[in-house]
Amino acid sequence: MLAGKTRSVSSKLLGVIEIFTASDVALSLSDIARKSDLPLATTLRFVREWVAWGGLIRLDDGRYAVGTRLWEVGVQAPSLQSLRNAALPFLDDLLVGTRQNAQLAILQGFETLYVEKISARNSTVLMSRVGMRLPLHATGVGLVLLANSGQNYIDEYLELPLKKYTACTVVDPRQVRQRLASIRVTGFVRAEEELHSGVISLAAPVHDRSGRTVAAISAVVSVEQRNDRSLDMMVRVAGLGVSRALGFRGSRVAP
Amino acid sequence: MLAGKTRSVSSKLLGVIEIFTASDVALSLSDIARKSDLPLATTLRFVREWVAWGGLIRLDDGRYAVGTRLWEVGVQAPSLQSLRNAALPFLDDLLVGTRQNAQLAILQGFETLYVEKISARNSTVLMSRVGMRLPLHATGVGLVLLANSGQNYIDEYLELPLKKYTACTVVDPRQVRQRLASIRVTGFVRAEEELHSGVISLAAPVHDRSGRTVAAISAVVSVEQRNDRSLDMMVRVAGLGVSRALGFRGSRVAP
DNA sequence: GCAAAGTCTTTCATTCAGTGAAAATGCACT
DNA sequence: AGTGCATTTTCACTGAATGAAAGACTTTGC
Repeated sequence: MLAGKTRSVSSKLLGVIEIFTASDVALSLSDIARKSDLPLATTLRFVREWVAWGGLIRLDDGRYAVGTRLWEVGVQAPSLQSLRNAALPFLDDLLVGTRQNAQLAILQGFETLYVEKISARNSTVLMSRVGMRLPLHATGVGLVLLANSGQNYIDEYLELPLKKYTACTVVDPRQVRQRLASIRVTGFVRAEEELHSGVISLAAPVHDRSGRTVAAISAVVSVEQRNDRSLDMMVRVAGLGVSRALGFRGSRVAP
Repeated sequence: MLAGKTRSVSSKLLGVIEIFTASDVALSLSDIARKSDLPLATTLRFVREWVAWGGLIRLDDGRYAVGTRLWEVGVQAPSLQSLRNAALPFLDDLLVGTRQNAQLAILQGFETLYVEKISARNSTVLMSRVGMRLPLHATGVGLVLLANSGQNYIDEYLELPLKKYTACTVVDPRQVRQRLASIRVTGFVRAEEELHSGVISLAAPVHDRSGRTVAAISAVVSVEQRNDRSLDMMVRVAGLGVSRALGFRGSRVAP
């Protein structure tokens, strides 16, 4: 929030709701005011507008949480709908094939945003969640999305301080660059315990009709499945399947 | 829109985005202004705020469509997250068992809102879509939700003019009431070609920890599967499974 | 049970951001 | 090039927004 800078009512209203993507599930009015950097009375007025519209609900304990209305509008996004519709059958294939987790993610700013996630019963528990953002350099899908981005974008991203989540996280810009180059050639990535111990993320790109990489699809499995190389192929095929469903006519399966 | 009535900036901003739940995927500025009942210049300002925030995107042809930001915030809704996480494995079971469509819906106002939908390859094409609202009386999930609502709510709903979608749609309030009573006893509904010819919707309620009906789960299959009564049981079991995952401890499978 | 602290809600004089008719500009079609 | 329609810009005017402070409510600690 830009203290002292003139802000429109609209931007303040939207700033209030935005708090909920980076916060705990439910927040008190005082919390919201603090995080919004708005006076209490002003915050209350905005929160009341959101509640009236359905974007926030008030819980029994007086805190506020996101309501369903935003989702209802948001899910109309054409890009999301077509991507999700194309990907779901293939995510399901991955679920059946791995008995673990399957995910679909897109690029948002300098992060990866999880758009879909389906998990098998008793699967490895993951940090990621639908609607969650995670860093590009430490996730399979993030690396795929980064590898298929423009050079300027990659340069900018690599100027950010890259956080090391585990001993396995690759954060050296030089090494990241080499890795991205390799991913571009192979069209696939295997990230082993780079965000969280015990899990391996296998990811492949999803291309749209024009050949642009619009998402990444992944299977996230336990390290115990490390030697099962058929999983690699499953993910590749899934990525190509979704791409085809989106109208892509190229070929990127065989490295 | 209340012409001539004083409106807050916030409510007007939210009114603009709301247009997109009831409209075509993409709208021109003039369309938005017309549907919002706002002057062009005012509409432009609001649309620009939404674009700046990510709630709307401008397409190549100059029209506007919903962006991903709303979805990203909206999907944080705790009620949606827990419901979806509980339901997905069971929706998948239904998908595998029916080879058709599985859906999860909630009650919103006087309509049912589809929260999740997964479809098998080559399944019967449905009218419903994630984020879509449909009438309670003509859909399996809607009937289940209605049957498990309070008497006042039912009375109010039945005072609305009920639309007849096909020859099979039940719209006589007296008949609807009897049907709802039956659903409450059996905990299940089978809606045959009431919204759309050729499809049968089998639905069961989803209860939360407190026993309240918070959603309905359904399989929507082709009329050719009419005689497969194992599908009924699948849906019931799925409903109970999701309920259990939500902490429900009652029993409603055996009629 | 009571007092203190913290949180939420209301009030209203002041102000500043919002407004929209009309003009200007842009775009598509014939 | 001309026409019609859509979008963008301008700016005098105004009405909605503001937030400090008081009041009301809730929670916590003794």
